[in-house]
Amino acid sequence: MPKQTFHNLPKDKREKIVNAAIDEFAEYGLENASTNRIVANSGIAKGSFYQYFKDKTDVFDYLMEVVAQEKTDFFKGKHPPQKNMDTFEYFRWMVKAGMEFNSAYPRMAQAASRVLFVEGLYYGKNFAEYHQKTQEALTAMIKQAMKNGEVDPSVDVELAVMIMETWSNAITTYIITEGMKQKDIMKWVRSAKTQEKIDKMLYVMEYGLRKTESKFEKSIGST
Amino acid sequence: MPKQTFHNLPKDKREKIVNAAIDEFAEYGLENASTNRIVANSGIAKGSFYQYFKDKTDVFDYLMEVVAQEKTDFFKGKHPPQKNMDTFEYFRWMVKAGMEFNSAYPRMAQAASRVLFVEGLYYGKNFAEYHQKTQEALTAMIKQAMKNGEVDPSVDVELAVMIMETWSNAITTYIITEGMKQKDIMKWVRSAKTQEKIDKMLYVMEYGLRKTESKFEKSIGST
DNA sequence: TGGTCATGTGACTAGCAGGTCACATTTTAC
DNA sequence: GTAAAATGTGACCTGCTAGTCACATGACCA
Repeated sequence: MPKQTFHNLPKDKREKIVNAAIDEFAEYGLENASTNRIVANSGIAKGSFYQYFKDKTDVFDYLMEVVAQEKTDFFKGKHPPQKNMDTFEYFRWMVKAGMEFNSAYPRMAQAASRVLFVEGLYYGKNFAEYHQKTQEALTAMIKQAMKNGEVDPSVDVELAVMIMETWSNAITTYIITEGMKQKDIMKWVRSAKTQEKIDKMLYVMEYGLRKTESKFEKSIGST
Repeated sequence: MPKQTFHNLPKDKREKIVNAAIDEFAEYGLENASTNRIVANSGIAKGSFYQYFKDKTDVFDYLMEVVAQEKTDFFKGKHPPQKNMDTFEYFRWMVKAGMEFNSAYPRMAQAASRVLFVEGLYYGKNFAEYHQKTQEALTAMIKQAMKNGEVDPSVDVELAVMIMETWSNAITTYIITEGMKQKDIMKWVRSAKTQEKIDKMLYVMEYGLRKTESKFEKSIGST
């Protein structure tokens, strides 16, 4: 975590450093991020950087805290739309709120997803933590769905969680990589076409999850 | 592509270099791979390396050719199990054959998946090529499935392809990262537990895809 | 044997990385 | 005011990288 000297800094200077770091991680990931570039882009001296942070992973850890905080605030701002949502509706809402967040803070999202999903898969550590939290949340969710009778109790919980996580991650990656190609990400994310695509994907998932275990009979076809 | 000098090399020397390169890419990806380490581990001089290859991406391109060749041979070896498979059975067979390949050549698979999926997502090029090929194959497959009446014709083809690709990639990543933790990957992949897990995932996908479009009525529950 | 051409080699260059540290500057305390 | 403590700074160190090149070694042929 950053040293006290960093927290003592005036707000605008802190923000300049944070923004430079976000851009750096978004562009190069954690492994290939250059502290030299970060200091150059934030207009501070090399020595100062090491007076604020232990090293670049220290900056990154701090960034992840900032992202978590921003995300929490963002989600709180989005009033949970209805009272009586079933679990899948709630999941769909969550995924979409996540999409909104990612398009509202694209660089931040890109930096986080890049390091966590992409490098994290191989270097562990940060990813493992994130992964565990997600799994716990989704496990609680799917168990609730079973109690509510929305999911067949014979469905493998671990499996359902894996499926939901895979989709959630796939969508995040999709939004971030595709979204980068758009000139107005927010507009693109909110477009009917994008929303419909996401909806459909989640419906396929939902339809598959609701009841699956029983191998299901052949010849269900559309006829 | 490698220069003639490389192809003139005795087989064992060529293999030593290729193996060192595979290990390097598997461990560090393309971006962070070190030619210094590759030459050190293959017991050749730095200068020789540059007499065989243009640079490290040249080695990588060659490796991908080797992998493609090995994979083709591997798939040919696996006799297509039955004559009258429906499309989903065929897809399941393909995914499983892919898993077998990945566990038979784990380092190769790790190197390829790491560079293509992980770095490729951001650096494009190699990934784009692979991506397009996969999409074409899957598109043909899903269209066939519609003709056969196995998939509702109202299902969005592009969407179905995306879903199949996502799952195929997710499973590959899962096998490679989880498999690395096992002492005997092949045994782990072939274990009933692993196979069952994959089966279930694919069944969820299949069940979701067979018929989805029609929003589907609420209250399908298991009651 | 001597000559020619292909191949092997590792010291060397230039550039960038992370990190340090002696010193300059500013802020605070008295 | 003056002393002390905190903060700012960039030249410098070591270690890595990709890539080059003058030279050594080997293979082939007359």
